[in-house]
Amino acid sequence: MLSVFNTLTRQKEPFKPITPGVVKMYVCGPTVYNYIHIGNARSAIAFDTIRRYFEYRGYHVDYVSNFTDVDDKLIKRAAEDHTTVPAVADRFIQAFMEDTAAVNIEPATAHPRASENIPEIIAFVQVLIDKGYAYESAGDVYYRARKFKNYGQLSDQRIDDLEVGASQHTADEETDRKEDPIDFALWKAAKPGEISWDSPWGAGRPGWHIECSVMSTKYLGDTFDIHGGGQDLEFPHHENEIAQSEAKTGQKFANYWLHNGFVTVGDDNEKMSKSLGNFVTVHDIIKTVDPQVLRFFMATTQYRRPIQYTQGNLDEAANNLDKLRNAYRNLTFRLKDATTGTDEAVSAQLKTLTDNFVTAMDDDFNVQNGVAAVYELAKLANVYAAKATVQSGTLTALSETLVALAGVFGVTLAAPANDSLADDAIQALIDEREAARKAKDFAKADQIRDDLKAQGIILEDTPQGVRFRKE
RNA sequence: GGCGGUAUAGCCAAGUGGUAAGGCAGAGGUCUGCAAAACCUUCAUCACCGGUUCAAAUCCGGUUACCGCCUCCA
Repeated sequence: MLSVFNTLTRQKEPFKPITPGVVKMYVCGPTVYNYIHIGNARSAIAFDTIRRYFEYRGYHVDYVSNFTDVDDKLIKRAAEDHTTVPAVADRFIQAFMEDTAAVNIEPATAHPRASENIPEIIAFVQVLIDKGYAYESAGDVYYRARKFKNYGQLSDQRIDDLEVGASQHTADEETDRKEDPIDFALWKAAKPGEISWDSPWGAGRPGWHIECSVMSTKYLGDTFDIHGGGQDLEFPHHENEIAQSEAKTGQKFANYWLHNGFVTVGDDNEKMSKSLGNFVTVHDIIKTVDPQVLRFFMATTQYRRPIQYTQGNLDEAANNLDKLRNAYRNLTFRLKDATTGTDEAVSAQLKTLTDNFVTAMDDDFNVQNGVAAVYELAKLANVYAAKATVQSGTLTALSETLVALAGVFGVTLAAPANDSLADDAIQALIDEREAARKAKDFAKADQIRDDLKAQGIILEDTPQGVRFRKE
């Protein structure tokens, strides 16, 4: 039985989808005014890994993730770049798709944009006004938070405590227009020159929280299974989404709330964020770091745990990923001299390890135990591949399982393409070296090996002959 | 001030009552002409104090440290 930690109840609960065999999940996406940073990537990777595990378990997953493409930061960026808000959004949505593809994040079933759902947003806001949950004020529309009886349920905040918190900060110009400081904007009146849409309350644009309520329910229904996002969205963003959605529909909004932990950067262990200015973008990282390594590093940290982004941790992930890739190579290399048939004893061990993997992952996606099972599988594979005689059925079963389990973490094991040197040219040098070795001319043999290494080609002498791989 | 999260070997980290999974790094070894890959062996008493128990990393009380949310933020 698959169970997940539900922020709403602060405990693990058995996962029961609304429709058997189908998972409807919504994950808050980025505000597209810059390249995504590794914190955004962590969230996307965490939920992509969760999605992949559901799919591994046979579920069909409807996965919706939005782009916030209208807000203050986009307006600011557009002004700085002397361009328009839609142009900024288009540019960074394109970059998002490229960066996430590099780390093997599958595109969502739907990637709705706030700007493309304005009529739906206006209609949604109007319903909240009609029901008395919202009010217009000087062209803005605010949500009457105190009217929603369960306000604060997700984050265990009490409204009266929030007011204390709010009072510690400088009042902004919105405060004067609000009935209550904890009310939040559903619609913002446009300032001169700002991008805007016509509405019953004048020209303006949607507030931040409303878009997620509108788009999630539009694509997934009034009630859906899983709503995900970073821990920092718990309050106020997700709290507000619940208030908006449940006030409108009268239905439970999302059954399970999942929140991923943060990324900290460097040894000072400080939260990374755009506002602190210590952020690292995926766009820059993958210029020097294998995207698969970044993916593996983040996917093998349980989604609720913090991640320390350091070179040391990245190196460790690289070594571990190499281990899996080597096991895969060791298996496939033996296919050419394997006999037919299957080793039943190995099959039994394989079954046990696969069961261990599922048991681990079923427990709120416990990837640490899950990946431990994969390492044991790699060892089983290496030991088997080193046998004098091997059977093709077992080699295939081992490699297919290895690929499938690694696939849950979003990494591929086949050697990456590298055309630095054609294979037949390499083979000619290997033949030359073998001749030298037979003649005990080790100086020449080692020279050839060193030359190849300089070009990124690693030679390995095995009992079954010489093979090579590309770094 | 309110809410929440962490604290296990050099590092990452599993583990909610019975004498500490797994991995990285390190050390030794096997294999190899030498390497590479792989395999084998080796490496901790669980932040601190007190309590409960035949028995606690694991339960209870307290202390300390670090982190996050309460304001845009994955």
